[in-house]
Amino acid sequence: MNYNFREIEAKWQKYWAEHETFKASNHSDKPKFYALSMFPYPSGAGLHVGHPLGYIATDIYSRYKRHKGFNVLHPMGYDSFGLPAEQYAIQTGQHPAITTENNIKRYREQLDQLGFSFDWSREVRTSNPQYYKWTQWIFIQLFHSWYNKKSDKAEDISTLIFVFEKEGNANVIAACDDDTPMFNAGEWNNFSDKKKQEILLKYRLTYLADTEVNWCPALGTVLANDEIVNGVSERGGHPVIRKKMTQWSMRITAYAQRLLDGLDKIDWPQPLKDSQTNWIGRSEGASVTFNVLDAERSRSDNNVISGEGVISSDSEKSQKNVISIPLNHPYQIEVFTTRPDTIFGVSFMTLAPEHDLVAKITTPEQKAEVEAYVEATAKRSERDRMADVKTVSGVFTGAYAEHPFTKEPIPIWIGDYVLASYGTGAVMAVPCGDQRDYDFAKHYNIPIPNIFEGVDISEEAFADKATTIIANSDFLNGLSYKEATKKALAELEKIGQGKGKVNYRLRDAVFSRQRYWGEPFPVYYVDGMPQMIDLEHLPLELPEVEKYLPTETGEPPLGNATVWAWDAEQCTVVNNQLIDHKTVFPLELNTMPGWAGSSQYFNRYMDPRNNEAIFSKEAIDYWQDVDLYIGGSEHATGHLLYSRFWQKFMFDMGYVPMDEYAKKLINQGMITGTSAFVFQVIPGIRRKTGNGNFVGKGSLFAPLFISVEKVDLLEEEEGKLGYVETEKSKVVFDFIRERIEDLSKFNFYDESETVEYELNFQIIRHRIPIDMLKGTSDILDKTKFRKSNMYGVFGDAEFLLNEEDEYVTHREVEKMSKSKYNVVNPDAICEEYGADSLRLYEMFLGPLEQSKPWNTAGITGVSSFLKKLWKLYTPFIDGSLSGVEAEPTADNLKTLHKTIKKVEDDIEHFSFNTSVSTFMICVNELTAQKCTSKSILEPLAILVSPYAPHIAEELWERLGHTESIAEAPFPTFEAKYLVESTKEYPISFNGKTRFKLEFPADMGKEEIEAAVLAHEKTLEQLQGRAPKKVIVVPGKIVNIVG
RNA sequence: GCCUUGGUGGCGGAAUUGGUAGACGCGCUGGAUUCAAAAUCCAGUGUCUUCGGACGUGUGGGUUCGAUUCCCACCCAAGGUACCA
Repeated sequence: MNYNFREIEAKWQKYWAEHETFKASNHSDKPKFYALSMFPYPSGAGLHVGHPLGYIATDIYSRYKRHKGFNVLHPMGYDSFGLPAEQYAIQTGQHPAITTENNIKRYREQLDQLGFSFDWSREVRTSNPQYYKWTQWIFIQLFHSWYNKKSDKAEDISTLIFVFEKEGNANVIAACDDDTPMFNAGEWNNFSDKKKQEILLKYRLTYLADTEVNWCPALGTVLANDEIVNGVSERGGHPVIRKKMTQWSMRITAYAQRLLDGLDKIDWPQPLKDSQTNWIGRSEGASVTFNVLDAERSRSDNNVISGEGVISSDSEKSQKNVISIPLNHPYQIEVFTTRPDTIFGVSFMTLAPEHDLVAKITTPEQKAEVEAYVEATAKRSERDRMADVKTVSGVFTGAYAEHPFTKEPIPIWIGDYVLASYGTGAVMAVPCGDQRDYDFAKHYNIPIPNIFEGVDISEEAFADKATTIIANSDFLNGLSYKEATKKALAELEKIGQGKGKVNYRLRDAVFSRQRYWGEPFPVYYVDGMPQMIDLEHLPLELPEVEKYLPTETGEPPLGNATVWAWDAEQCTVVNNQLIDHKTVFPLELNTMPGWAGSSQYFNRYMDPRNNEAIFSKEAIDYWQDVDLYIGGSEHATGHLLYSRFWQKFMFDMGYVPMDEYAKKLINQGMITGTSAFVFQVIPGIRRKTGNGNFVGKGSLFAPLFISVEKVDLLEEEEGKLGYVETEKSKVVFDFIRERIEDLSKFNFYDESETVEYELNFQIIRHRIPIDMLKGTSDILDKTKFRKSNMYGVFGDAEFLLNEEDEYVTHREVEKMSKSKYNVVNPDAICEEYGADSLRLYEMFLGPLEQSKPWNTAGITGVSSFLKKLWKLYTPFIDGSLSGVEAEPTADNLKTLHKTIKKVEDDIEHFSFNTSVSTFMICVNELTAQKCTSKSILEPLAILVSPYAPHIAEELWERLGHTESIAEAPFPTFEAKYLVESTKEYPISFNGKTRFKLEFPADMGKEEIEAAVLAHEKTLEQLQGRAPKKVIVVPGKIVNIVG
């Protein structure tokens, strides 16, 4: 009887579902084990082969733990709020709830097909109101809490109000906004209600603040960095600028230190810990305040300022200018520095262009230039500004700050290498000690005073703290980095212009999204101040809207809802027209971000149907925390940091017993796919002279595409947009010229100008779905491509082909992802080879943690392994050996126990790829041994069961069992079957193995040495030379040097 | 740019503590079986070679009796970089 995986897999999937084989109980005498996979976002493309990789690993471990006698919780659910469903809704008008439901159905079918041991009775969906009720609940808890730095935990806001009423906020040490004013009890009690609310917002763990976003005016919406390509929107190519918006934020910074400290307690991969550590970015240093000099005064003094805005290096003159006329300092600049010891090396200051002070201190002469620069910076993304270290740019504001000690004026510049969101958005520039400052100073001809003893700074800055000895620095002269830092801090504190400070790179997390498909905030506004809706009225469900786009006035999509106001008396959602700001109030229009729903889902699985609480105390006390969490490392600083933050908050509030929710975490590597790209040429005209101002005219013609070989022929023209026409590239120019019938469309001459224009073009790269290629080749199926009509404009595409008359695409290895159009779907593979084959093959591909390319071809190897395994059990399958038990041979036992040991070790180390090899070796050996012994084949079925559960169940049944294999005890390894009496030693000369000799396993070092040296092959190798040294490592190797 | 990971045959990968490099599988070559094909089975398969052997784990150095493994410098690829999930 042949191995019929279709029948077998369907049979056991049905059996498991009917018998609820994997349902976990919240009560058990067995030890608990909680194994969790990161839940998927149900996209329209369905699961691809990358998804199950981690799920299979978690499933293997879960099944293994069941064999080992644990009560295993292994749940699955859906992270079902998100952008793609909303994009789809915008395009098609279909409600995201409907598409999401359909997608989930598809995912469920695909997951079921793979034979996972999930407890589906615990499924959660973040977009389900019964689930997001509790997401809203946590938001409210955060709103009603503040962070007390004295007790180092979150506390109820009422404890803070109590202190304010008694003594004001002078003694409160809290995580709060920087601009929180000081007040005493009397002042507090006299504040209006609104004022009190405003002040409390500065303390709450979730609060309203102005934060920067990527604003796309043309689309009227905020874009994710992901949606921006080269500074313009991915959809439509519209400009994007940085803009401030009032949004909800989460005070995660209050937990910065605890998030850092907690990393020591958890068994998570070191690289992941590193990225969280860097993300939090703790640095010790000083906060220093610089006074801005009175603008009138510094401007009128020509001795200080040279024509280009550079301070004269003549210190005597400068000294004279700072004669102590008491100055009124209306503005101050606060900077954070890790090098207070270099304070005398400051020769300028740089503000982020978006810094609040820029507009206030810029002199009229510099105004135009500064404003132009600020505007230009708004167009650049933060990442772009950080990554670009080559170009130095900045503008002098015309204003000066005063050095805290020398009282010399320091020019204040703005530069886009300083980010507003990091530190205070201002730096004291010490060019001799920081390379970026150095480059900036060199570029703008700003003096670079040397404050290091015996260091040459004529070529580059000197940043080595260890060997620093300070010079030219008044009271710091001759001190080391450590001493100088201490002294500088003390002096700064004396004059009230600085103090030691620990700075974190971590920023508070923006929690508002201008989207439809997310959790609504349980918030309404009275007199502009946010009010929370009570738990008993939750969930506050998403309203229906006509369209999912922002409103015409630029409000988020919820602004389109007509029934979206809160009646505070009836406690219901009512029509917007009823808003009177007395009993009916407007509701919040933003929704929560993707990570809201995933920040506590692991705890909700413990008691997912509870409507009274997020989970019962009994459930959380039993399950405690996740024992094994498997998911992608790309979540390192998103989900995995925010969820730790919420867990710590839940811990402070006493809701959960552990302040870290996952003991052990493993990152599965990505499965990479090979994306395909086509190249579109956009014809246009450009000035013949000068910088070649280019105007694209692509929209006038059919879209033109050139094969990848043709792209290689092109040569970009230096200093101009476009390409040089050469012998090689002529073919591309001709291709375009042939298609431009009506030259008048180009309007080569502008009436008002005398400049001439010429034809040229630009190249745009488009990623295309890999199913538009012919088979597995790089060649485009042009008919399919035209038919698909991507972006709605490629229907009549024309192609410049290669010599073989093919259009060849450019291929690139990237992570497999729907958004990259390079996914391979598991359904067809399951259909052809079965789930057990797919499970084995995904594991066989390579180490779980490493990323690896997908190639379906190799699956025949594991598929034939399963056939061989099946064949091994033939006597039991066809009944030819009924009732007769063959005694296992020594070889049988050796093979089995070798396999038990290896497989158990492998599972414990999550090395699943090597266990698959081990199974193959085992089956090959047992087949060669013609093994028919039940006492060998029975334990082998259990060993295989976590990996290939369907076939294992079937074989188990054929061996005569009536219960599922799921909880059969894991076989025990016995070392006695593996004892060897001899050892084959590799004999190497100068480290190279030349031949092998067999010796008894217990032979001593000296005896081995003697035997080897006496051997004829040794003499042959040495050719008369006397060995200088002989190394014998018993049980391992012999090495002869000579 | 910065942080992280990785680089071993034609391909995926193995080598668990510094000790036989290439296990296992794919592919390929030859053979058996077959009217034929599929499937299956058997043998071979790192490169070069004067058939003795020599070389070989991204590149260049170093430590060591011995390095895929440890150290230094560099090159290349992928992931993340704060609103994709």
